[in-house]
Amino acid sequence: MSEIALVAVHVGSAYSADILYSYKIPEKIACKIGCRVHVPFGKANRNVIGFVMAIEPESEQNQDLKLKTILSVLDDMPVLNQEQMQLVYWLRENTFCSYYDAITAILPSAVIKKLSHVRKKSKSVKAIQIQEDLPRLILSDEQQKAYNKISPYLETSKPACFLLKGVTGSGKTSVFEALAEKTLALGKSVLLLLPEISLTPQTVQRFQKRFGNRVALMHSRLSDSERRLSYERAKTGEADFIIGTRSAVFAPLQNIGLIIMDEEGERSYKSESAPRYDTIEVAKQRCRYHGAVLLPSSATPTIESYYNAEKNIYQLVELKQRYGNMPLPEVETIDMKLERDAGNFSVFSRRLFEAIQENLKNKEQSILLLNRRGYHTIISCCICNKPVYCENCLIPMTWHKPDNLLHCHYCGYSKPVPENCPSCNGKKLRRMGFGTQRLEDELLSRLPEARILRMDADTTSKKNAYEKNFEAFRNGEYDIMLGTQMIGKGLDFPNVTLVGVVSVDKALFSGDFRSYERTFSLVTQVVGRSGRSEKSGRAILQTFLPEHYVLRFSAEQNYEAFVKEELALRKTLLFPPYCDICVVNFTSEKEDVIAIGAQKFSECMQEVLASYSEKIPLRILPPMPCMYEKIKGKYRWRMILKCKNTQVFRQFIRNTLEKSSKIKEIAKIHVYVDMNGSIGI
DNA sequence: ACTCCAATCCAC
DNA sequence: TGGATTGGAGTG
Repeated sequence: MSEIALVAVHVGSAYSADILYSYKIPEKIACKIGCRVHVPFGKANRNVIGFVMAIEPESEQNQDLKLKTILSVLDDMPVLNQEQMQLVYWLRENTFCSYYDAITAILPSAVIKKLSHVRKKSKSVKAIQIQEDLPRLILSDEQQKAYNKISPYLETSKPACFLLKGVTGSGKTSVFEALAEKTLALGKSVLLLLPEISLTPQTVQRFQKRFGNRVALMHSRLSDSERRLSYERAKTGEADFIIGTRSAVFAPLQNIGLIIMDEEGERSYKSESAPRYDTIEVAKQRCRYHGAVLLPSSATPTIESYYNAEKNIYQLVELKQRYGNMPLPEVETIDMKLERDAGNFSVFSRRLFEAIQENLKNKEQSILLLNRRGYHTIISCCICNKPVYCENCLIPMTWHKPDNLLHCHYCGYSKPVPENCPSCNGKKLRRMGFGTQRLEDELLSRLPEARILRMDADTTSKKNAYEKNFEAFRNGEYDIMLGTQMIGKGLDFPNVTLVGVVSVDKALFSGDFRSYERTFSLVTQVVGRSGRSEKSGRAILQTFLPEHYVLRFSAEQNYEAFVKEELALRKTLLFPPYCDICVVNFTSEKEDVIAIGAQKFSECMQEVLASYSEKIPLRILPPMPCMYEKIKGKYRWRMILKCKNTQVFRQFIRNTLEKSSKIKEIAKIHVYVDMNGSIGI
């Protein structure tokens, strides 16, 4: 009596093809659930790798099928443990991905492809000197209170979630450190998630110094072998403290006691490619499995998290005092319309420019935020007013001064500035708008003595560029640091006493319902960079919309008032947390094919919905082109569903996907679903 | 009656 | 996804 293995293999994007395939297990060959196998696949019987997801006895049902036989089993011991198997099923159900997509998120590619044998011990990790002054960690009263509230839950094996809301500079890291230490002392492991590791080298070093070789890093900038090493160290328990970015949420730790998510609302926590998971949802799943404590933390928690805290789903823990009891900087709002009226057309208001000059005189540092890179942000025609678009993307291109080329920030394509307007052949093109490059130029010409550091995607592409630049700024090698949102994070800069928000107005209208909370968060973060040591700081916020509630409450640093207003808006317009947002995305290289495919999909969805007898709470918006209709040569449409993310709803979506993939107009286009992701762009 | 290539089909 | 199959256009 032979047994049948149900195998997940790497098949294409067709939803109907993503099933478990049955294979006979050869006699006398040991094959466990979670092991990798080679199986013959397709008409040509090509040899592909697969994962055994289940084993069942031979039955009449599967005897009817002419089953093929497994060629070989690659592992003695399962590569996927019980928890990882559950995560595969969970990811597939919740992010509408394939089995194989789920597995690639959970296992590093080096583990999938290569032999399972563990590396040789001799090539061990560089020993890190643990600092001897470990009892030295002294918490402030407030930090101690936060610690006292959370730490008893580490001893239980019940899952719990605390939301740590701490103003910038309140020393959240010290609380993390104390909780991590306690967790490790209890013999449990710790997972610390950060939005971007190279922006926070200080935090990483601090934990490495304290916990030495127990710490392993996991992030996208590791090489395959480094990644594999960290993976194995976590799996064997040699490392029981993992620090990493989004993908580290899958670190194969045993007996997790604590998962910390720093800066919980950051976009990088949401995966934008399959599997399109939200890190906090995976973390919750793992905390349920391990009976662990989840600790999302931020100065400006997401609206959804704060709402959960209000509903007592999360327990709120607050840190209201800054380190050394420094007050948050005063924020002065400048109405740029009045500047224009007064004849000042520069990016700098008179007030901000004076403040920069003053700081320069006093040998104190300044930080300037402008959320747009490039020089001129737009080149448009004086006659037809159309901007010069990227040929692949239907997105206005940005002129960069260093190479005198137009760049597309979405696909990376660049080209020289055309002589005539590509739309109407008009001969006059005008350059408008301000990017970080132009800001730098303007500063250089008006303040030639100032030493200026520009930080944006163009200046930080090299490895370790962030660290080096931040370090140099911290050491006083520059007077002014200007840049895009990346300057909101990073090191502590004790000598910064002025933060100027040159402009964030555009960020408010990205088309995403989260753009308000993101802008609020960005302003809060960057303003909090000012006055971190003995010297008190100040901040200047320039805007054309001073009456807008996001900017008003940003300037007041009044998070509670912002949340109240934002919740009211979300309730009126029906957005999370009052519903879930499920976006069905369509892409295709052909403009006509996508319109028809999206329409057919919508019809198919209605048919599937009609087949359900129970009522599914759902509001379906018709398919529409995305705000940027074409990116990287692909046309993009989407339809938005306002729903409740329940098991029935997810099943309804999967049924729709399976059914629709058999309709030929829909099979021609690429369809994917994103739950509670971004709906901008 | 033949080739060639792109669209389509299908996988245990 | 990738290879096998199919069918329509083009060729002699």
